Amino acid sequence: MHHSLTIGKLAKRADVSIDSIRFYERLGLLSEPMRTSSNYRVYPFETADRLRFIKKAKALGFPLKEIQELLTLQQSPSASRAEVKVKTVDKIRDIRARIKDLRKILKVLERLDKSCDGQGPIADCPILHALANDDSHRCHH
Amino acid sequence: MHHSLTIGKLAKRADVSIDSIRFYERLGLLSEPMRTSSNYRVYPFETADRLRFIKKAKALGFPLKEIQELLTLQQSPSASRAEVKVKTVDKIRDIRARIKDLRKILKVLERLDKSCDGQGPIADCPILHALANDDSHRCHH
DNA sequence: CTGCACTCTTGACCATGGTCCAGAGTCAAG
DNA sequence: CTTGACTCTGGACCATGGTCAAGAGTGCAG
Repeated sequence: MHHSLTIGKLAKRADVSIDSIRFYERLGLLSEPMRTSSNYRVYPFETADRLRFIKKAKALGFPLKEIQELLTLQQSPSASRAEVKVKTVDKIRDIRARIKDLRKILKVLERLDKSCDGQGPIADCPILHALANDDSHRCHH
Repeated sequence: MHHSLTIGKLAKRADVSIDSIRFYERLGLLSEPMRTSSNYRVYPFETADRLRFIKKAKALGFPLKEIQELLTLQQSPSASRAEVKVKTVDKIRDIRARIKDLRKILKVLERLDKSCDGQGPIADCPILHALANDDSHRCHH
């Protein structure tokens, strides 16, 4: 066929694994494709775009569940851009919060690192000592 | 007993679940405790400190496998502080890299967000359009 | 002695995002 | 026609960090 792809060709085109494609189908991120008479899945070329959409959204930190919602919105003529924007803004908040948490952790680790010159035996190692007894490194989250 | 704890008391003291304690035991983060004649686990009070150590290290982003290594180091008289410092420095690098990745993602999302005023129908939504067609938001990692 | 709370073991199950395998069927080149 | 590559289904398995349930035994208060 000139206008369709087997699952293997699709996987190559979109640079994902065959297993992932079937996995996304099970989760509902891809609708069930047409089948040949021998029950092979047959995909239109557009499905490769859909897979690339999924890859990009994944790279932006959207979990598959949210990506499915985005794809559903995308195909819903009654949906508004506002709904997409809300998801984007939520994700921005989420990423900012994660960065904030990691920076707190980083500060503590840097302080622990500075507290130890790396010399001497494990006994009274200031880092382990801090983890065992000291509350000053608490991360409030 | 005045010098020992059942698993339930230990869980309360360290503020973790009973199941987690048994889980950590299976993973080797806690050594197998003594047993009463009726096969109940009996813990010395120090085990609560060990559990708090685990909690703190977890909050600092160490996975359980690395926490186990830290605990093993802690109990190994021949270990050096340098080994602990290496793990700390590695973790600092790891956290910095994660922050860097998230900041890249954040930039892309903020740009997408600015590109859309949230008005109008879903068709030609600039955010979805970018995810579908545009490569400019790629995160190189 | 009864009843409730606690503990025991084994093993299943949760989310997340897949990978891998067996056994069977299909397709195409030589 | 055979061979190798491809696909099908269903289910098991990976890591991570646990949680929950069943069925049996234990400990203590009233």
